[in-house]
Amino acid sequence: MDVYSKSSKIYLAHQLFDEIPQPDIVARTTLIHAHSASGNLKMARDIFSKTPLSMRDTVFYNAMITGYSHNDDGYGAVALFNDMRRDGFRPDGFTFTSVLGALALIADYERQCQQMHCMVVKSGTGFVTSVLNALISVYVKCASSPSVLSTSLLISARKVFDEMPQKDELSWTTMITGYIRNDDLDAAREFLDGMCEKLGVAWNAMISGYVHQGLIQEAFEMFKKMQSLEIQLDKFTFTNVISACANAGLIQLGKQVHGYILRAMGKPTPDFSLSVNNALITLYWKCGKAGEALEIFNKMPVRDLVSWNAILSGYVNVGQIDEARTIFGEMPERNVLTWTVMISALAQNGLGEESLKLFSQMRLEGFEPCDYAFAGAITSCAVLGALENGRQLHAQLVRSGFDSSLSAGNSMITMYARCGVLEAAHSLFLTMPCVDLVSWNAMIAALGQHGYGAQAVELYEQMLKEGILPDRISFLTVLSACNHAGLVKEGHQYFDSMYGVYGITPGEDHYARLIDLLCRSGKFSQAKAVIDSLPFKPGAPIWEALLAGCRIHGIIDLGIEAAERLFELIPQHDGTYVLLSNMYATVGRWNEVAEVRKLMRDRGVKKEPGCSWIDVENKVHVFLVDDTLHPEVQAVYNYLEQLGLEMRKLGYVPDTKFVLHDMESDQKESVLSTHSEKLAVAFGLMKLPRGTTVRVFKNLRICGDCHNSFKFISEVVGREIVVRDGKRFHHFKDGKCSCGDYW
DNA sequence: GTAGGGTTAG
Repeated sequence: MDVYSKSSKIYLAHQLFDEIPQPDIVARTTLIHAHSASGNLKMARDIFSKTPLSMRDTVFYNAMITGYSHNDDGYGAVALFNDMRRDGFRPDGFTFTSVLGALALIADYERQCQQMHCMVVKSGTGFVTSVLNALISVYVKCASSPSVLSTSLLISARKVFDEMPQKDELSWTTMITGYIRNDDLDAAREFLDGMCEKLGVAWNAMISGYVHQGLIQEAFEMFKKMQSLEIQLDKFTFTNVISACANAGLIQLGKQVHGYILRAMGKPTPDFSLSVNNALITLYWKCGKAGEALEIFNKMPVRDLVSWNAILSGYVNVGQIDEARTIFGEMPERNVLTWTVMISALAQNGLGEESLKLFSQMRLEGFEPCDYAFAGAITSCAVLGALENGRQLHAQLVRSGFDSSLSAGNSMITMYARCGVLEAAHSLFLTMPCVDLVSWNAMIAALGQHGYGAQAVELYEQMLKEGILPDRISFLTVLSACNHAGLVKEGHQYFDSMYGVYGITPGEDHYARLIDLLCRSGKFSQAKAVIDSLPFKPGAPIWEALLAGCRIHGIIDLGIEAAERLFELIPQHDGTYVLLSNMYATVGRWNEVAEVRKLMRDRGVKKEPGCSWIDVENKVHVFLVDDTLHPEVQAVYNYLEQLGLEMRKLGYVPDTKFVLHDMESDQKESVLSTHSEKLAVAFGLMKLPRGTTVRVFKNLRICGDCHNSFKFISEVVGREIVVRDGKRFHHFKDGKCSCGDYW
């Protein structure tokens, strides 16, 4: 009895019970009800098992079965149901209602639905409305589970419904929600229109169905019809309608609804206000009105978990991670959803480690992660390139029964791809029980990032053939793929089809990819024409694409122009300086290279770790610190010396020239260590026996000379090498690279 | 039997 406070009614009742020398079956049944209603299944079970068989009756069993069912123990309820029949007790209508409710909690209850249906019929309770409602409900729930063929079960539910001698409101509503959950809104609507009584619950369910399908107009028509038919509008009606506005970004309409509520609802109950305010927070936040959202939140007399979660995800959606962290810390309570939002937010912002830490903390605090939480954690592994961690999560996911989850599956496609195992990503894509646009986009991107541009384009075409409509992200990925495969004409056609065929207005990032495509293939006048005719003022992505193209082809004047625009827009961005200096290096203007580096130093711009290199006419030039006392410098020298020797011996590179260049001392360590690391890997690979496939998971920013080295090694040693380079991968084989040598 | 808070792809 420790779990109850000493003054609680159950405690007192139980004490009284203990004092009765021989409590009868009615007392026992009552106490089982009381314990299980307060969530203490153990106490209920204790009384149950101490009751001799001779005393028991059907009502007594029913109490215990209901107890299991109400405490989400479906298996317990079904097992006891079987025990009951074995012990010779006859289930009645209440028994069936309870056990059918319990069935819906069990994962694979498809066959059991039908068995139970037969038993109901045989037991003679097949005319009892509550039993039949439970039967319909369990069929409907079963039909909504993803692994089940829903139509046949819905037909079964419909049959039960049609043959019911007496239908009540519940029967109708259950059927309607059944159709809604299976995305058959027309059938649901037909049912609703066939109901004589205008029941608010059913109408609300119907509106919610429309909202979830994005059918805003239909939702609002229902709403207006409810008003004209004078059906009671309640918190469900309004939260649904507000969420419709939020999803469609209709702030004006949302405000009208808000005003209507204030005028028409008189003095609302606290419960009504809470629900509506929660919906309003999201409405304002999704429509970019952070101030209004926060004002509502701050003025709320009572907040619940939903309010806090709405504020949390509001901050996350506008990218204010620090504020989100603060809210997360301040929250009076959290649930799985809270954790999921935070884990995913961190992953999305590249904070993979923090995200994974939170994922394990979540479990330590006793929360069982849902598939969305897994998806967030798996994304963190993709960010970190942590293959082993990702594989473990994959295994745990399967163990938790989420292996058919779309979001988790989609995140795993990306995780495997970004960890270098393209084959695993692909086989996952092929074996997933169902895929959606996100899965296709993920797989197309994976191929593109691994340098398989032609295959990515092929997969995109296949997606179109299967009747799936591309979105703006599909175009970003397919355009990138065209870039890497050098498919200029195709890329341009895809770009044109974006608005021409699919009515999607290209964004700046799409234009940037188009310019990238044109510049890479040397079509500078076309690229310039596109920039001049842009429907908006060109921003950093556009100029960066242009500068990158100028770097490859050594188009100095245009490159300088692009760099100047970039300096105005993002003065402290190191990438501009690197591109600019490499552009000069391409044409051998070393003095200008030095000037750019000086400029960078004068402006206090920090360069990200990497190395400077350039490949001109098959000659490898490497910048090195003029400091031969530095041990790293000596190591890099030695590596290059040997590598150059080997390469020349095989006639791979006719000449290797090292250009010494001064470098900032704070850049020395990182630049040199990454460089020597890559060369060390290259040498390690050379020593390996023929016939091995090597994957380098450590993120090595691939530069021109190590790219050459890897190509050389793949040819000489004769095997495949996969190397990670940021988000992308290079596959080296037979002296060629999957990236199409766009270096 | 209905609602308000979430995820995955660039």
